[in-house]
Amino acid sequence: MVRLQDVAELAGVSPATVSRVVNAPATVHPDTRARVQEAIRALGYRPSRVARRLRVERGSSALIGLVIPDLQNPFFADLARGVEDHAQREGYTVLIGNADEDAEKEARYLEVMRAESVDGVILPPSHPASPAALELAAAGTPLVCVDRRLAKAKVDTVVVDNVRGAYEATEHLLALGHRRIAFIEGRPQASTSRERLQGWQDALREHGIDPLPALQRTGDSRQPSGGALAAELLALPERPTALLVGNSLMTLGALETIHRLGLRIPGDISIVGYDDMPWAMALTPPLTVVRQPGYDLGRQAVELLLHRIRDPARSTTTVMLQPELVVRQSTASPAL
Amino acid sequence: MVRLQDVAELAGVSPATVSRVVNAPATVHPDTRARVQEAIRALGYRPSRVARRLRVERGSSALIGLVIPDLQNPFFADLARGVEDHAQREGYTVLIGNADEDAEKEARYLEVMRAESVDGVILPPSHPASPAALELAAAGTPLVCVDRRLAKAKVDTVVVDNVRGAYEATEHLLALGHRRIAFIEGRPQASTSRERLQGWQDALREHGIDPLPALQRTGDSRQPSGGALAAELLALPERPTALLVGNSLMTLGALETIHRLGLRIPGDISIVGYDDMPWAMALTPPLTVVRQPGYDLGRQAVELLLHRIRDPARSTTTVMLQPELVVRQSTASPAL
DNA sequence: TTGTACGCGTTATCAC
DNA sequence: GTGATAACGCGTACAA
Repeated sequence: MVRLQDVAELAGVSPATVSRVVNAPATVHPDTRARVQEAIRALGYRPSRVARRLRVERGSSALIGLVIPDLQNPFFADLARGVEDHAQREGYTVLIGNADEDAEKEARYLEVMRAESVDGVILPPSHPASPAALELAAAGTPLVCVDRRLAKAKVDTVVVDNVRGAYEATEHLLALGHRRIAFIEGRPQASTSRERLQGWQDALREHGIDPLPALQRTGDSRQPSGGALAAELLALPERPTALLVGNSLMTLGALETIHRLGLRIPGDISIVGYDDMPWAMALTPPLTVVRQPGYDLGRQAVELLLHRIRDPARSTTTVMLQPELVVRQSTASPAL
Repeated sequence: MVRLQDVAELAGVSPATVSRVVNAPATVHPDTRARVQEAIRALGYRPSRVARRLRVERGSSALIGLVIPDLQNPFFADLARGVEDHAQREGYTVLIGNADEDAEKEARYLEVMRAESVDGVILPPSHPASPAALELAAAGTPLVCVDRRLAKAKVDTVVVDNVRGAYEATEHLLALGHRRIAFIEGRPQASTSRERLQGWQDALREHGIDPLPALQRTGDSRQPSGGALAAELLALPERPTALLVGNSLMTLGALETIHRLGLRIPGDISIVGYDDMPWAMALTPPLTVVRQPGYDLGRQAVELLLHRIRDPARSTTTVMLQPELVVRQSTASPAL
């Protein structure tokens, strides 16, 4: 390993000067600088970010932590990509963890983030009261919650207007003439799930329809649960004529069930999915969805985090992005 | 921040003893140990992994680097998940970078990995001769290539038998009676693309069919290119009766084109995709695909890497996993 | 403008 | 079994 010291010796200067050439080139004489830079190239010197971080006060490790609930969920993959792209553009590297929707794993990763002295952390908390997240924030590590909220904590937050997303989807179905509209909810611990549930209920009530508990099912945000819950709903004596599914993986499960039962979309049943995934257009019929700006969510989270890192005293902000109902062909008026 | 020193003072012992309690508890007297542990809890002490890494010889940073070509490609998301899961289980954290199929970004991330003193790196190289990867390996950093190969380098490698995957898919189509089978290739820089091309050619030739250049198109592994190339192929005077697409995103693009042209699957055209994604079964008709064990690929890569870290002198190994043709309903005999 | 000297938090070595 | 001490690679007062 080539050290600062080695460069200094080759260039015939002190280690301090080499450090300056690396960190504040303007403060060193052009001739010296050139000599040092030459030595750096000759030796292939790479500064150790580890040693640097140990010495320098917080806020310059050029590392940010990202704890993702599920990397295989395409929505979070988009979000991670947004974080990654923007962070990289700003000179930061991302230390990523996969929490697997598990509060314990989440806690473990947040520990690692602290132990690695990251400059800040971006996190969709597994739970609105995630103790690990609260503790991290209390310890003074800059934290941005993204997609999901942390209740009772003053933290920067980037979310999507979930109530509105579900509301508009439901209203779209109501406008088509549906009355029995079922809702499949994701993991209830995630703040997003409850908000979407709220949107569904609000829309129904405003149209004088009671959101029947029988038409509301709660899953775990994964594919199999979407399939199983859709099967339950479609076996109801009074079958719903439309389905709103609160996440993309569960939507896939529901679609499988619908196909398995030989039902036609939208003839027998209309369906609105959550998250506009690349495959939504390739389906037959193309899927009507609530599109969420996953990539932008990640991008904005990085922005908020960097602001916070640069100005810790800054007042906390919440950014709310808008979802968009994309009407395709999986929704139509119900058969009479 | 609570330091080792603080704990030592509270417990009335030397820093060295605290370090022992943390790293080799057996070597310290039970009473002392208890007192120290109590102090650790009382103060909420967390060892700094940064300081530890500075002091300790390579191989114990508990960090491994993973540079992914595209996090939004579900295949790589699976792979990343496999890496992440297994690494975590072994006590390692993953530092992840998104190279965006760009050799320069790849190089930048590999630099960061070195600067962070990771114990090793897992990488699907952007190119079989990626200079950054070769340099990293030459510098002695444990490296495992996954999914894609690095030519002319003695590195541990985990790949899928791509020749065979494409061969079997093509053979399946031949067995159904197809003769004009087109192939849409992914980024030609990736070793996987060339291997799949090879498999397609081999199968055709063995059945006495010339792999016409007109039926072979080269894309960039992204969705739009799949759509555009499918459009070219389907506009041919002698239209192919079957399509083999070398990656999942391009498959989606091709499906869109097929739908847009109003062609029926498999009546007008059969299609085999690469990668068995969650949505493959939700399509109408469900998609015949070559399934790749993305998760296992990641898992095995970690295993190889850890072996290498623990025994640097070990001879290099290559693990080849087998793909699996999953026949669903997007392939059938061609119309006469 | 440049060099000297110290410290960041930890672990390894050597005494005791 | 435990403590003092040096060292890991770098940044930064402070002095020159």
